[in-house]
Amino acid sequence: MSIISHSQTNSEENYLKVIYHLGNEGKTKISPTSISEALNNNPASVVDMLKKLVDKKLIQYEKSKGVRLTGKGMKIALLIVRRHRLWEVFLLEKLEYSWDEVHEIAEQLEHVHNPELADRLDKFLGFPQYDPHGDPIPTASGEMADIHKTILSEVAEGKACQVVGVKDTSSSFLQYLKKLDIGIGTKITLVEKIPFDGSVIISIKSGGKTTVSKMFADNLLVAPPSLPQGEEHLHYSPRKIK
Amino acid sequence: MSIISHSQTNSEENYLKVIYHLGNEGKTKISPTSISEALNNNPASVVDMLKKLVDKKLIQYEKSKGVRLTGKGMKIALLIVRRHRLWEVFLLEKLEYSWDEVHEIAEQLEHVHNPELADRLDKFLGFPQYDPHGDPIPTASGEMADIHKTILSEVAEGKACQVVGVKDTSSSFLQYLKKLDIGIGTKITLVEKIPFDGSVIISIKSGGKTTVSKMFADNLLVAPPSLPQGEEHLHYSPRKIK
DNA sequence: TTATTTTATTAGGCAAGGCTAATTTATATA
DNA sequence: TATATAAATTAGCCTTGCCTAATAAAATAA
Ligand SMILES: [Mn+2]
Ligand SMILES: [Mn+2]
Ligand SMILES: [Mn+2]
Ligand SMILES: [Mn+2]
Repeated sequence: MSIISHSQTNSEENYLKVIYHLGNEGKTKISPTSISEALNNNPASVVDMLKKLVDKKLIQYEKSKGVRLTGKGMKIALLIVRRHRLWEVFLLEKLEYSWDEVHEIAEQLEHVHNPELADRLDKFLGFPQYDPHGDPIPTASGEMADIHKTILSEVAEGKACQVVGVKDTSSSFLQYLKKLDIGIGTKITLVEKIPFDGSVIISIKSGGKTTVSKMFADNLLVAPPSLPQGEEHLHYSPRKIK
Repeated sequence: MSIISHSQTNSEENYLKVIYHLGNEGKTKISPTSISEALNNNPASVVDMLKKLVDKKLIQYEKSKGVRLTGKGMKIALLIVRRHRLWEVFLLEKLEYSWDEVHEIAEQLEHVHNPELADRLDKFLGFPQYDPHGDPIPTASGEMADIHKTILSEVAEGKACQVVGVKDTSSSFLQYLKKLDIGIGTKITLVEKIPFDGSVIISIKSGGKTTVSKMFADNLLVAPPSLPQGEEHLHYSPRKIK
């Protein structure tokens, strides 16, 4: 009997992934409503599925007391995340898609089932540690590099930092970043914080000075300036977003 | 309105592909029963689906008179075939899967939807013309290189030829080929045909002499010896099967 | 050309994964 | 604490894609 005894449907995989992400990497209990919001479906549908996942021993779930992954569920969730992020790297590095296009395609590719596929892809890509959005890629055994990242709004005035990822992965945000010529690896200096509304004036290495909103600064993940510029824990060398 | 106005379900795509393959590249009318055999399901299920495909104007179908692709259906079928074969090349060339492993994974990958994906993959792979089984890959505009191939059993005694593909793609056949060290590009000389049962004695360039059954010889596609050894229309250089 | 066999179609159901509306539990508020 | 609100659950339906059994139509054989 292998670790993943019988394989999951796409829908089940999507539930496990969402439970993993919402429950901060699967540790915390979460509610049906939050799941339904993430999956853009109905709480009633969620409750249906939760029962199935309990039967398969992939989650713990007591009525009105929240949901959490079991060990077995966690392993599968990590595998899906691994596949998703590896495919994202492939799409960006090999097929030259841009930062904001890869996620949607990876949503489909992550559900392709084959016991060796993730590992072969991993090898082919040179064992990347981070995906194009700066998120760590779980290893075959389910470990994840931890990443030292803060949000831009917590960087002190006058300090430099380097972009390592985004919190919000919506394409509107990613496209805005593209417009500002900000990508993974971009060096940014936080010039000034405006107390009035939390806006932040930044200086972008390649471009010039710009002002961005608090919402923007809350969603841009950067290597904290105390660390040696983040280069070390980046698989990707600095590059533009296409 | 694009060529493919609303995208198909996996199941619909599989039906279109089967109708394409069984009806010799979509030209001939075929029966519900033959479709059900290919899809390993029930004729009644096939009739259900045929109605849906008629509604979507993807096939022509009159009760008890057989099924044929419309122009629209043909375009989609060719796209699925294109995706399938491109992914097979990727899996073999880049992820180092073997000849007999790629088909099953490509069955899943062919259903990943993204308008640019096939073309980007095509470019990344260097615009291959043939898939690992020697079948031609339709171009973005739906053209296919035609391939001059015969079955081994039609090669004349004493003539040399080169393997370009297989008719039967079952893994039992592919594994047998692997065992005999025969792959795309392998040079074979037909030494003798046994009249009794159609068995064929062949000499394999790399290995020695072997006898294979008529069934074997009927399923191995080779470039006919009159052609300049087939190298020209092969994207792949001769190689072993892993 | 009639009888038999094979193939195709229809009728009626089922499981998965959704939905809406109704109901029950929890939580928050007065 | 009693009440109002919000969240969770259940009940009852729907669509997709499949199935079996019954029926109709074609093809074949007598
Ligand atoms: Mn993603
Ligand atoms: Mn997904
Ligand atoms: Mn194939
Ligand atoms: Mn398929």
